[in-house]
Amino acid sequence: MKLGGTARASRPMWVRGFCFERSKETIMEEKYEESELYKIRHSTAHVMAQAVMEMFPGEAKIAIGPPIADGFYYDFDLPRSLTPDDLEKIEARMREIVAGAHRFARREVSADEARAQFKDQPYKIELIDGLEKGGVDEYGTAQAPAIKEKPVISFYTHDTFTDLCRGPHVEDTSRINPAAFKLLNVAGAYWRGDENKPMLQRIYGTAWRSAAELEEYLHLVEEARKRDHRKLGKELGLFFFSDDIGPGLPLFTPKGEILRYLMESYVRETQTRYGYQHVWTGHMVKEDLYKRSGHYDNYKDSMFPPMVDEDITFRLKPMNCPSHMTLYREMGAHSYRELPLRFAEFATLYRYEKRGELSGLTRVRALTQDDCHIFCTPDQIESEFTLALNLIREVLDTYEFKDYRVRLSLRGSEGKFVQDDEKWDKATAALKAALDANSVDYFVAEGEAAFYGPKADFLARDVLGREWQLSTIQVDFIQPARLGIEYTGEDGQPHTPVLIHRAVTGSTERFMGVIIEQFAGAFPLWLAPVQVMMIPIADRHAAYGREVAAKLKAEGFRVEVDERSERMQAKIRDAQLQKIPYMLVVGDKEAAAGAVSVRLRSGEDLKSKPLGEFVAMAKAELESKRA
RNA sequence: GCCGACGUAGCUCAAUCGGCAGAGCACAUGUUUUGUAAACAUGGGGUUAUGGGUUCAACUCCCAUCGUCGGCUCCA
Repeated sequence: MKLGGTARASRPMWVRGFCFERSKETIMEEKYEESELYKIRHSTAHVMAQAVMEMFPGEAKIAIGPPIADGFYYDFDLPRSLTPDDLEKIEARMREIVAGAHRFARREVSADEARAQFKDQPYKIELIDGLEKGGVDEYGTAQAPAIKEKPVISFYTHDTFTDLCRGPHVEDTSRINPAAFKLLNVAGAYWRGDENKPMLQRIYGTAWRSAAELEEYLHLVEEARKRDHRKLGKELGLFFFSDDIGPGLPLFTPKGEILRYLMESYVRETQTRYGYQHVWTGHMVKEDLYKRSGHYDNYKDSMFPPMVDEDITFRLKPMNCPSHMTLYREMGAHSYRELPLRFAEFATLYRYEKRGELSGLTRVRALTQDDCHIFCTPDQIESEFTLALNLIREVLDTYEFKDYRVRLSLRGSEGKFVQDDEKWDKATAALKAALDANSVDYFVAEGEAAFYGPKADFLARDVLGREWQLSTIQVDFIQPARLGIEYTGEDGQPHTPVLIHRAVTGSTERFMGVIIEQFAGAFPLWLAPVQVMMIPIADRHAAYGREVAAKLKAEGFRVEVDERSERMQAKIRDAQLQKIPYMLVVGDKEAAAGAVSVRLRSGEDLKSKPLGEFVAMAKAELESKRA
């Protein structure tokens, strides 16, 4: 799965994060690639490339520069690193170029002519070679098999700059509003996304129709950053990272742990209701098991280093599947009558993610997966898939997730996929059939499968627009045979079960990160670490506050009493900043009436209510799991 | 891991050209007893990430390491 920023022109595009509903709808309806905005961004990228080439005459090598969600980028190979100052200069020069109202002229050329034009541009030459051979577009991206014919090679020229480009562009540079674009940052990016190829410098920019749109966008980005789970996690006191513990190893506070506990209990309760059973398989496994399952060869580098004890080598568990299959085997002979057998586990796994890949709670080195392995017969695949799908949808619905999409991840033409065409075809067909039967909207991604089979992944985005895999359902017809697990069929013969891997929230840590951002830290009542804050107005009301708190605790609420010698206003402010759902203010009137004055974190004042009335109201809200 | 930026009190951030390391919040103590988003006063708090180097003098310049951030790559 990609971490974002990699949206290619050929992929469906999303507006980066921010729940930018208006733009999202516009784009979905209008088809981004045909929109004016797309042309503006594409053209702005060309103008930027011209400015960069002028800055390094004869030395700048240009690669590719497509529009992306909310903007564009262009990759360069330059004699030195770009600085923020350079960006300002480039931007200034771009405004001069734009003012020239240069026409974007399209011209179709032969491959030889293209090579002559770009004789000093090795990256362009490589792209031209690719275009000539066919099968890839002018960004070097593989085309869908259906459109394998050779694309026409075309140039777009404006002012002094010519680029290998399919277009489309605006008519002339005057269509680019000089007050509506901005260069954002420089980042490294491998040529053709291959870590063995040279690293280029990528300049990201954003461009809009009007200055007002640009302002709105920049404002939304700023607002979104305030919802960043790393920031909120600290502010709300949910989790911390410490140099003394190590990178990617979060520490959870009492409040953070309550959240984890509630999230896991909820999934546990739900999957029990759906017929899943829970197992426990610990934290360490002999390395040999991973050699047999195939994980060792594929993921050796992202496992923590081995622990060697005389003649046995152990590994911290990076995944559960081999353990669950081993448990299945140790439990004795299995009959087809027992299937499907569903083993779920909340297991903390350890993965040695590369340092640069770590990111808050969304990418950690210790993750708690709500994992499950379903042992079933081939003809149970579809119904098991459907069951898992319903479970996942129920859970995502409870968390009020709407902004996610489903990716059908298939085997690509190359990669580390296990060879067995017949089984791949069968599994892929079963997945597709189940998705269609349940009318799930999904998109297909070639080459994104697991090494052992195809999968359906549920992807959500964080506030910065980065996409993260949460739920997943994967069909595996490779590992059961490798680990030699069987069941006895109706025919009395041994058969190899199909294994379906399934995660609901994915990992507790990542899911927590995503929901912190989704709720902006204002969790629905059922999830809020502190549900009620008692606010006695003066010291003499503290006893009544404690009395009410005790009653609420007895009803199962998570409640605290703010007994500090602060003014009521200060207590309200602090509870508000902690996004506590209910503030119960109690003074003389409430104490006399056995009431509480209810204030919501929205600022709404529900005034005094009898305690019983508040309890009934809060319980109903709790029950509904809704905000 | 790769490219780039950054690292000052628990948090958010100052510190001119290399010249005595500061503010607000938080915390502690005292006063205040409060009616729906911040009472007042006083006080403690720092090997400026770590280790080297240059210099009369380093938060500031140089090198290395660690970490964080933005991308890229990878993700069972």
